[in-house]
Amino acid sequence: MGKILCVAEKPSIAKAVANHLGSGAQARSVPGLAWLKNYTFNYNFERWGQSDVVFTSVAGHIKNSDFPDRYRKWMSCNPSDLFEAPIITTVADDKQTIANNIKQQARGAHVLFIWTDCDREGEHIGTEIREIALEGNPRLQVLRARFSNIERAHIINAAQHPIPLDERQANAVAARIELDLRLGAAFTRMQTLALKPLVDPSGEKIKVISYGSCQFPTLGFVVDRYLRVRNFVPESFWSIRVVHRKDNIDVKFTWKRGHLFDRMIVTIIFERCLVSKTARVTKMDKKPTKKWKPLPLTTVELQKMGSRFLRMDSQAVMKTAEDLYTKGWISYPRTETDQFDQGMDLRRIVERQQQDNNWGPFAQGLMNGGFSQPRRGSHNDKAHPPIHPVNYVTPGSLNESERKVYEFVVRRFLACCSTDAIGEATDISIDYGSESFHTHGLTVLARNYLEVYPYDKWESSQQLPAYTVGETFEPTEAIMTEGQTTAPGYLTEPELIALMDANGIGTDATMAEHIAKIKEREYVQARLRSGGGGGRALANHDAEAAPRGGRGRGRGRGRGGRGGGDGRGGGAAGNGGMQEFIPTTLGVALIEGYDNVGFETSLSKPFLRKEMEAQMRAICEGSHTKNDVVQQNLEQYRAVFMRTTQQMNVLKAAVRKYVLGQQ
DNA sequence: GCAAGGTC
Repeated sequence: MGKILCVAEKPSIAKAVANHLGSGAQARSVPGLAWLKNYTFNYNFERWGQSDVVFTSVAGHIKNSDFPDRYRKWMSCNPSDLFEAPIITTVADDKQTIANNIKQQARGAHVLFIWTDCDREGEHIGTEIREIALEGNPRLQVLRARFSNIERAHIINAAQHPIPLDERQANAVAARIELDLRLGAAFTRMQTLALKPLVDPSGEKIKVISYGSCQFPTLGFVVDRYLRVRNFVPESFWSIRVVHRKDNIDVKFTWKRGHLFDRMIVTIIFERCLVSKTARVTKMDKKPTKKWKPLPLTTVELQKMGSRFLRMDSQAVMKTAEDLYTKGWISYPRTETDQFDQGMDLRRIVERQQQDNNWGPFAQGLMNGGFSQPRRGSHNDKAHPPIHPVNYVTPGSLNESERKVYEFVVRRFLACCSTDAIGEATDISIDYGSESFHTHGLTVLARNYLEVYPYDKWESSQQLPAYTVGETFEPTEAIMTEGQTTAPGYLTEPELIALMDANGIGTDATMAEHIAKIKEREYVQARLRSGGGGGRALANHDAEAAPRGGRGRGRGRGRGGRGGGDGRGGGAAGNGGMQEFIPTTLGVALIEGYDNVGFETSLSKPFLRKEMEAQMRAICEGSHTKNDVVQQNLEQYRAVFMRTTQQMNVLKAAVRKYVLGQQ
């Protein structure tokens, strides 16, 4: 009987697949690594017949790239030499045991069957596994499995239809690895050597002034918002509000035009309204409305929700989610997928949650006919399902962070399997003078998913009295209000994560690390945003008068005149723990310095990373080779590098201005 | 003393 060596990207996949293919697979720990197991069983492959199978795994990448010793010492060469220095790729020190296991198991096998994730990195990890296995046995036939979930039928199908590794995807990753290493090392050394003596003359305060293709754009977002807050100039605006008391209800109508920035014009319009005495109802609409249940949970969404509602920063959320995953309570926490596979038995997952004291009754309701198939989002990484609970665990047996994250994952999942909230919306419009005003009311009729998902808010508004179209009335009150635009707040963690996500900075698994890195480098500081969601209680910092300032709204948002706003809506349920980021003087100096060097490719801008992403796709599609992309990028960055060294005085001037306070 | 990516 021939022997087949199967290797997955992580232990959990090896275990799951081995148990599907070989009922009663034997697990043996690899000496020296308790979590690394070889599963042995028999399986009848269509292609290779009845076979002895050893199913093992790696844990992500096994090899690492670096420069040879001669270049590793900082003073041994010019930083610019790193653009063409040789690169050596070796098995990482802590991966020796894993590599040896593969090499050894490859010896008796005639086939290497790779089961890494079906994404670009997985394809590259596949080539690493192949290289190591071939060292042990050069005659191996090498194939990979195509699978996107670990449902039994899907896995069996993948086992029966092996395909070749996708060399293009692996090459795209190889290009990224080389560029990140060369550029990261070259720019980090160059700017550290030039600027550290200025910033930290004693050499004790900071380690390095690093550059990275992800950390710099991340810093750029923080600085960009900071500058907009700092340069904000408040503007006055005016508006008109009409109140009508009917059936003992004060109905507040707001102006269709919102507000205008010209007092005189508003005054004239307002007086015309007053002259007309009566208002006339032009529209009275009651129609059903609903609030959609949330989409299945992705990593990015988990991190955003974590900083918003769980009072945990993104690293803490990820760390906790990983712990819950290794303990078997939740599914794999690094996924971009927001649609569940049709074949997945979601009811069985709901069923396990019925025993909980808090959300158990809701789960029971779903089991007794309330179940509804989750919405399907537009993302599918073809490697992992959305994050969902796997097994039930009593919250009491978890620590506080685990409890919060587990509860969120469970509630989110149950909400997905429930139904949209149902309500009735009322819209009333009136003409008063030559102007239109309107008011909006909501009555929630069935909360449905909201019952189990307190992170969404949707509340009935004040009851509105009945009006009929054509009805006229004399307003109880008509006033001109004055307000001022308020500055946006500093960048919060969920906002930063959303920006990184939208611009392709980092991956779901690494965004939290990049944020941590720019904190560690002392480019930014994090602090807790004060104010409990109201938005007024901020006395000390005049520059941040409104934490929820609308981005992209141009002139900022009004903070109405008298009477306050509508007093509800938008307010997060307990956002007391949300972090916001403020750049340090060093962070601002770096971004402004590079901007002032004024090269067309500014290192702080996100489009460079987007471009690299596009070029990686080009390699995958076959329109570019790895070599094309690497050489072209190196050329482009070498120009930035040279320009920067030539104009180092510009960078230094920014440092002197911000860090040392010299003009 | 540098990066970013995978995962334990």
